[in-house]
Amino acid sequence: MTLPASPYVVLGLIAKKPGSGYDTAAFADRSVRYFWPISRTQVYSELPRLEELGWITGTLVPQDRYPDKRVYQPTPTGLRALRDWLDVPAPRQRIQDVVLRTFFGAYMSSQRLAEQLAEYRQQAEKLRAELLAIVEHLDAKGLDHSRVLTQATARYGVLQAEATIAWTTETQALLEPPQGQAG
Amino acid sequence: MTLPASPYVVLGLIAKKPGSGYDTAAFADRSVRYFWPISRTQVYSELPRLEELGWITGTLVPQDRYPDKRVYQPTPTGLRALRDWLDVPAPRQRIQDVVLRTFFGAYMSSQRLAEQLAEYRQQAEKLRAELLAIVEHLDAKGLDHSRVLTQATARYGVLQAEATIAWTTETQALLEPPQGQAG
DNA sequence: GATTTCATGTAAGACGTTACATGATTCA
DNA sequence: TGAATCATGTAACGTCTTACATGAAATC
Repeated sequence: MTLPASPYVVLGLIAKKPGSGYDTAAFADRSVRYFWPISRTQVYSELPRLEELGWITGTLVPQDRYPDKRVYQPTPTGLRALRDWLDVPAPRQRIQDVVLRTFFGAYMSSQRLAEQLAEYRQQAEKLRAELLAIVEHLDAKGLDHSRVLTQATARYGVLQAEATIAWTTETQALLEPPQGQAG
Repeated sequence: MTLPASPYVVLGLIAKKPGSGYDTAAFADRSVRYFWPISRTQVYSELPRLEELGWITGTLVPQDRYPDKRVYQPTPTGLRALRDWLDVPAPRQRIQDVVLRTFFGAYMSSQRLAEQLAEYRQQAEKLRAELLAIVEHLDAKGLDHSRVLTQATARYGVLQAEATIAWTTETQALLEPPQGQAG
């Protein structure tokens, strides 16, 4: 039984900020949404599942002005499951997977995060080369209107890859042990 | 009845290069895959649907060495449906939607493509500002290990947005009517 | 007074992925 | 001779989205 990323995203959010389904969805919407969109109903459907796994526990909190809510917090088992999942690179590691791990970086080994950043940076460099080859190939064939546009889409990939390379580089620097300045 | 993007992607690929399901999946894998991944089985499942809509027609081609195949090509109705769909911005226009329209740009009005590029560029600029605000907000709160990593994920969005802005700018330039050089 | 927002969820169904299936051909 | 690839699909299933549902509070 291997879970998709979404339950771990919800688990991680609950770990960072315990709360109700509504709270967690709102939190997602101002944090991971930018690189990992997750809908409110998706959050709701993951919660019972995580509770059955024993990774979070919910407590019913009665309210006057609003419907009663169920507030969740992570269990020690849940935190371990989160860490284990974060430490292992995603099956088909995409940039979002690495960004997600960076966001939950406090729950994982810095060593592992650094490794994943390095690995993805290489992937991005390879991708960039691949796309540049496509751009040149189209140049060689001659650029009519249609090919100009096709080439533009390849250029999109190139710029994308370059942004990714720049980001992994600057993020790797953050993880490096601070260099003591000798006097 | 409103269709998702996938059937239109398959329709567009068939328009660009008529062929079998296998051919189309292979074509997708060396073109739109970079910004719009679509699986082989997904392609297969869209084909009968597109044929029922009268947007493509399939002809059985018997083969000796391999299983018989069904080769598809677009109908005039299909090409009109494709154009109509491309001309209207996606409900929640994401960058991929615009890249997709650029890829199929030969089937749509250049005017409309230019509009969508301009619109998305503005979106990206707004997003960049939003993310920069988050970066600064975290600076103001003080940067512990966890916040440094959270900030890094916001930085990812910033670099991403900047790449997008750069791409829309350079692609817009391609669509501008060539300036005649007087002299 | 009507509409929007807050706060909480449930239910249905489309979408897309992973696994299964087949048989010939080429490569090691 | 065995494994991998080509070429064609089908079937099952889980994920995720869209629509539905409720009622109080705030806003216009």
